[in-house]
Amino acid sequence: MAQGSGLSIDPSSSSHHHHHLLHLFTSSDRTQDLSLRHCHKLKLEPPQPQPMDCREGLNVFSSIPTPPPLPPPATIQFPVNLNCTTTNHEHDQEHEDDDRCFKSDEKRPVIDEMDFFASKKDDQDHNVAQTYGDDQKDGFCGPEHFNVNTGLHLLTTNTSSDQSIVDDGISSNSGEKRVKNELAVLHAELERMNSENQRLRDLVDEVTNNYNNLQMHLVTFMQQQQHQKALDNDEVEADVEGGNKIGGGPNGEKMDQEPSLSSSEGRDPSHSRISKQKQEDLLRENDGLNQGSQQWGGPNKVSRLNPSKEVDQATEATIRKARVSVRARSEAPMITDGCQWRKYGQKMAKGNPCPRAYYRCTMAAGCPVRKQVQRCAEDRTILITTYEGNHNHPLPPAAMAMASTTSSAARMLLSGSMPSADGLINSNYLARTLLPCSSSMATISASAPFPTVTLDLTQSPNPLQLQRPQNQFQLPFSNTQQLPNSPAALLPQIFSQAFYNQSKFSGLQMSSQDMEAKAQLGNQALGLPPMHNQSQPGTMADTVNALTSDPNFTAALAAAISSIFGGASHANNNTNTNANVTTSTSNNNSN
DNA sequence: CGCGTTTGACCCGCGC
DNA sequence: GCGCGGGTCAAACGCG
Repeated sequence: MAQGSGLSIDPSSSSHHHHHLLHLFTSSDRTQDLSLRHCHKLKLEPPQPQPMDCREGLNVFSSIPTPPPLPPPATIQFPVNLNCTTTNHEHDQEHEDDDRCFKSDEKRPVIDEMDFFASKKDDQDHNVAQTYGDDQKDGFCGPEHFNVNTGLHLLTTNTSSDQSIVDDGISSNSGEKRVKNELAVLHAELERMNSENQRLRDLVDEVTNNYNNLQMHLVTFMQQQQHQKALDNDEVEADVEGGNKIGGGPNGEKMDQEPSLSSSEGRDPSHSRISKQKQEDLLRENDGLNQGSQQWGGPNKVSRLNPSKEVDQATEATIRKARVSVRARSEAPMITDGCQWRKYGQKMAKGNPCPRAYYRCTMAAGCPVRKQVQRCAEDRTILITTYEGNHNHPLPPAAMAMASTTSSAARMLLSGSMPSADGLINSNYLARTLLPCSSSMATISASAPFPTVTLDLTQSPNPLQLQRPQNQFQLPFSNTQQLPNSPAALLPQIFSQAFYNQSKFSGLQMSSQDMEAKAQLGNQALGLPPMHNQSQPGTMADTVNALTSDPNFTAALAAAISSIFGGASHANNNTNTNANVTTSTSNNNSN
């Protein structure tokens, strides 16, 4: 049970249809992953190099319902999206076409002339899946293959055009003609998509760069502010208390003591180890934000010694307390999120017949990350996974998404709830950028011991979240099909959905397109290292808005984002996915 | 035998 | 002060 490695296959894991658009981020390693996944989807071939891919690939198929003869209805709102969903739904049909095409290819040079998969054929004549994989491997063309997929889909819908071409009557065999025509159409479509993808890629890169730059600026700014604040506090305290603090005498002694982290920390001797570990983690994580002392014997002492650090640590400690809860439908006992976990306890929680399991990350010694897994009392098909803390070690791609997401979500939450100026600033940034339509997220209470962000992937788009526990705002997503194994994969959409549905809480309302774009922003934020990545520059938002004007882009972007998350599965492939993001100042709500 | 899980006990915070 | 509930520990247990 403990091993929740990304490689493990969760029976209940669901597929992710978004992956096909990974090409948007050509430079990332994920691109390959996606490509591989894509291949799997297309050819149902067993994943090869990357475990994650395998898992997802399997999931994809496992969760894919039998493809109806005709293209999927609702899911195909955007061309790109169609890719994903289409790929799955039309899988059978698509395969039939592909098979025909490739068979013809082998037998008939004419098809080769199409040059559609020429590059692949060089490497793999018969293995279509590999062909796709190879294509994807090369940075430039890889993504397009996804489009190819889309093209196929389009083809299915464009029979008329095909026939028109067929009318040219080059080939005696009608079947061949048809195939040839289809290929021609696909080729044209592919080219078009390639150019479009390239353009989008450039835009995304630009946006990403802008975002990163802005984030760095923001962090720097906040740091400066904190330092300034610290200095001010230092002066004030020095004036008030006088002597013994300056030398650090008592303070210095205390420094080596365990941090008196609030509440759960250091309750008993046994906690001391954890506290130390956490301190170490804090040191590492804080990086630029915190340097130097990490602990404090007491608030006053700490303040005297290094107020700024105290603030940082307090924030960090709070962040550690902050939790990110993911609600997803799953038959599996635990969500596969790419990390390795060791179960250290189980308890019956009040009001829920299902036991709550406690897990600790075992990917590195001293990793403070923990999670709780419990089934929802109302609906036992819903698995609630609550994450707490930030990893203090490198993570595999599969785990990266989840880890960064939880970390970022926690920070985001705290930024909205933190009473400090920093929090307000961050909140404002969020409100203006991620949630331009919302009044603000700053209303989140900071007083709660364990502020929680809940990502609800089980809700339908309708306004049901209103009944949620107090002090929460939820963002409905549309998801829902089978549960995601890895919440990480869901996160992108979750966030997007969250942004979309935040209206419940703050009156936020934006179009699905915008929502998708926001999702990307959120992802970027999430993907960043543990910093204050909660802010989103307004210019960024503008850019995104511009981008989101194109439905195709938004859909593609959403898919790409989700795929970047790598991991996981998620049931929804279309923009109708429902998910809820809930921030709560109370402890686990769902139970 | 090592590793992970199970499970009862313990600690702590909180509310009454 | 007491009881309750959440969270954690660690010995016992099971499995490969």
